[in-house]
Amino acid sequence: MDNSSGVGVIDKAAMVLDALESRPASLAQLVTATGLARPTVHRLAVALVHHRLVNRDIQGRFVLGARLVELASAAGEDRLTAAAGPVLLQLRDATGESAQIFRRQGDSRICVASAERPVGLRDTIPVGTQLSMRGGSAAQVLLAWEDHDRLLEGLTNARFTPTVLAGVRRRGWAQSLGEREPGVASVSAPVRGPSGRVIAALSISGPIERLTRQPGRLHSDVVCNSARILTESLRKSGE
Amino acid sequence: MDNSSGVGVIDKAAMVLDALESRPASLAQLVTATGLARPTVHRLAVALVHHRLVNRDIQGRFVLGARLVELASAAGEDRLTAAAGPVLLQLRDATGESAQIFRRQGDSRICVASAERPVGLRDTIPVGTQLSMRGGSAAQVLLAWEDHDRLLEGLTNARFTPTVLAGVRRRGWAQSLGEREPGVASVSAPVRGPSGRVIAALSISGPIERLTRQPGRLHSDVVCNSARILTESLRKSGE
DNA sequence: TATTGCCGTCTCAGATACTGAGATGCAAGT
DNA sequence: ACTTGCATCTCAGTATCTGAGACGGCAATA
Repeated sequence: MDNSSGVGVIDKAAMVLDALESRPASLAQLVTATGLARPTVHRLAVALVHHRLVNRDIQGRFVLGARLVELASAAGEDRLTAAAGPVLLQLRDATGESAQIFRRQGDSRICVASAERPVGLRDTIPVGTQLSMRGGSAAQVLLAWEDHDRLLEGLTNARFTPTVLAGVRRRGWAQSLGEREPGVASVSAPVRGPSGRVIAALSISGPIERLTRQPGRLHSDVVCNSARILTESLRKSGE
Repeated sequence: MDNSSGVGVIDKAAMVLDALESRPASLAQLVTATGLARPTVHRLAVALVHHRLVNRDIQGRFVLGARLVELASAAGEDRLTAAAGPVLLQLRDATGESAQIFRRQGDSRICVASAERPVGLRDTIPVGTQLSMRGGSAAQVLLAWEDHDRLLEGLTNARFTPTVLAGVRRRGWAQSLGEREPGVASVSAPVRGPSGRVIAALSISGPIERLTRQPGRLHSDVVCNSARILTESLRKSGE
């Protein structure tokens, strides 16, 4: 396999990171693992420490750094939003309502991607918007598949009950009427990561006048189907 | 702030990764964001793509790559095992039994750190050992705090029931007698990540003769306390 | 106590890998 | 058809990187 990218320093830095993937290592161990000259490894490793891609533990060993976790989190977000784009557009066009993706962040949920209905009466939630976990069909979905303790903790200030969340799990979707904002109805379904864990909620939202008082009856099939497509897409792109 | 590590190419590559943290970017956007010459950015970005630290999306934009997720996962593992070391030694000495940390991996649990009782009759589980999720106090802990669906799925082949897992959640610990191996007893408690989610199980194990048929009565306090200390240590080191 | 070996860190002469101006090709816009 | 902007490639020049060797510290051994 051709391991040369055309930039030697980056090739060598990648070798150092690869060597640290299995376990923390002393300078001597890195020299052995990479086959590079000792001062070269030292200089590269210290440079990676400077950028927090590598760290030193209390014994002075080199260890993978926190910056990797930060960048990986951003990479995960990129993959979700990239995969969500076409699915949101399709869902918006199929239902005629605005569609969004929410992720949980402590006591809030964040809109990380959206596709707006372009004309007429519509619900607008810009990317980055931070909403409460107290109400809304997305909050129900993000809570329904938490572990037992976190589910109970999340219900502390919520407008819905364990019975409601049991129904969400049974049906595989949630609906809400005026929970976040009077006059707005919504339907949400879970998006799962490769491990099966719920990582986001896929939603549509719009005026009650159009979505009726039974928005789930109208749209749960297409929302669930879209969430399944997105889940599948993430599983495939994860290899 | 001094942004120079002493290795110019690594400094520039770090600038490219930093620029991609907020969103995917075209070459032109990277040139603007980094202030570097276009062919330089092109060459570095392509080299990072070669090592999978960066990827190209379908529009040709550069985006953070899957290798970052892999390395971050390893980094997280490093932090857990680093923090666990002293806690395992303390627990081993306090109880006189071997102590381990397990993480869930699909239908298995993996021993990621351990401290063995040095002499006499003892339970040995080398790091890397892959055990079943069907039985054992660690399996109970790793399952008790899963979301409802994954909990039920996990019980499919398990020797314990939802009632048993409800007891684990109520008490905050699990015990087992001969579930993994005849003659071996164990006690486990949950280790939580900064978000409160259970990420690992802290366990002690040894012969039933010494641990009795009520190992939890003997040791649950010290195991739970050690798990709390480890949880706190991870929260602090995650700043 | 003295010696030895290994480790991490630093220096710096020399080599070469990296840089970036400029060229090329392509697609989009007018 | 022409222009503009972008991505990609080339290559002469040089600034950066390399690694042999030196140095200091520490642990192990005699």
